[in-house]
Amino acid sequence: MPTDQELQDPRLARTRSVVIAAAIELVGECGFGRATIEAIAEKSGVARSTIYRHWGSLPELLHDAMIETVRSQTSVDTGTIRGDLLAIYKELGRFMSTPSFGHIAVSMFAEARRDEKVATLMARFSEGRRRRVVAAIEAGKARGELPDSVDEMTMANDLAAPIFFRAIVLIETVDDEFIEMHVDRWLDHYGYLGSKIG
Amino acid sequence: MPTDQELQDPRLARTRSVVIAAAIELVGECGFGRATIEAIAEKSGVARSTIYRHWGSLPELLHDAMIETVRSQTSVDTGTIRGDLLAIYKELGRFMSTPSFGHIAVSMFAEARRDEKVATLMARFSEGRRRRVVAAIEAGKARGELPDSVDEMTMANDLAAPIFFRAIVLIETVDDEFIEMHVDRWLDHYGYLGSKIG
DNA sequence: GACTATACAACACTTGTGTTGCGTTACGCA
DNA sequence: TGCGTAACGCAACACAAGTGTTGTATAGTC
Repeated sequence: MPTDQELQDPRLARTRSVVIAAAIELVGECGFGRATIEAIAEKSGVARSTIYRHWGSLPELLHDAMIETVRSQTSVDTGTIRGDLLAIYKELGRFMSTPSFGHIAVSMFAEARRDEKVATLMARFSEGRRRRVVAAIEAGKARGELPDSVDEMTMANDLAAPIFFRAIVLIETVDDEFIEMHVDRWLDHYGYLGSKIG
Repeated sequence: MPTDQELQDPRLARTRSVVIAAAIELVGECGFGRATIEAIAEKSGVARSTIYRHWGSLPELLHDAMIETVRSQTSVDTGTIRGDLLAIYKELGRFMSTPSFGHIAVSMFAEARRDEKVATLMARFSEGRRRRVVAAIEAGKARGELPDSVDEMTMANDLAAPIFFRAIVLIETVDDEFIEMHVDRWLDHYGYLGSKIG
């Protein structure tokens, strides 16, 4: 069974992981159009022929690199809506502010406008994040921390927009301090009934 | 004087304009990395040698194309803050939703992360827009349409973020209807004292 | 009618592509 | 521990596409 062997042999996993990491970095540094198999081979230290054995073509490799970049984060449950939102958006802020991930993410938003597959990928990425936020808001409402009248989708967009705006348009780092001020401001706006301590 | 002749000969202006338009379209279609002088020549119908006579190198040409893309819009004065904000953001929405401009604009935000010159260009672009918004808000405050306590910069960011978020992250068109709902919502939030009719 | 911007074709050069063959190394299994 | 197997590194290859330059003929402008 070749499949079992592939999964067992650590060389395959190592090559795969190292090459994808190099691709993510390189796309961040140079953009999608300037990322070449040649450069990825040099940066990763993996031979060009080996990369071809694994992927066959550059688009396939980049596709895997993008999936790795936006693969959905784990869900959180801190017990309070404030804790959940802080955890979710601090993670997003760090993600967008880490060069290797932030750069490729913004490049992917650009690429999504001209490539349907990338667009689908980013839609799933956004949907995955939104689901977590909506779940956190619903849990908050169930605990009586927010009024029942709050619309989850609207609030999720209100919370997400300024973070992406800061990261993409203003090109400024999104640190934890910013996230705390930001989340508290919107909790206030939506009639937060809980405590801000803890 | 060669400069005068350059400005007078319509062939120079025509070539320059046609090539830059082609470059803007091409970057939108393919991204910065895949835009080549070869392709720009073919798309514009201008010979490759002629393009080299005008610009010398691809980065110089792309730089001019980017300047053309983000060149500052004219100021507005409709007499009411609501009218001014609607005019400003409807223009931004149309800009971001027009493929040739929206695509290159998002690509430029990605490019700005790896090119200091592009970053400067986008900073000026954002600064130019923000100045107009701040001026509109100040005029509104002077007319008594908004409380004096309103912070111009904060409100400008609040207004801009969801528009870019919708255009870049959600990849949805930003039409006039969205802008009207959006502007009115934030005018309400900031204690708008004027009428929404007109 | 003189001037000059442009179109076109040819050029050597560079960079990346995708494939191939072969020697070396590391893994898994008995 | 040793052996067969498979992944890897390396070098070479023909090929494609873009670069930047040059010379010449054409066409548009003043």
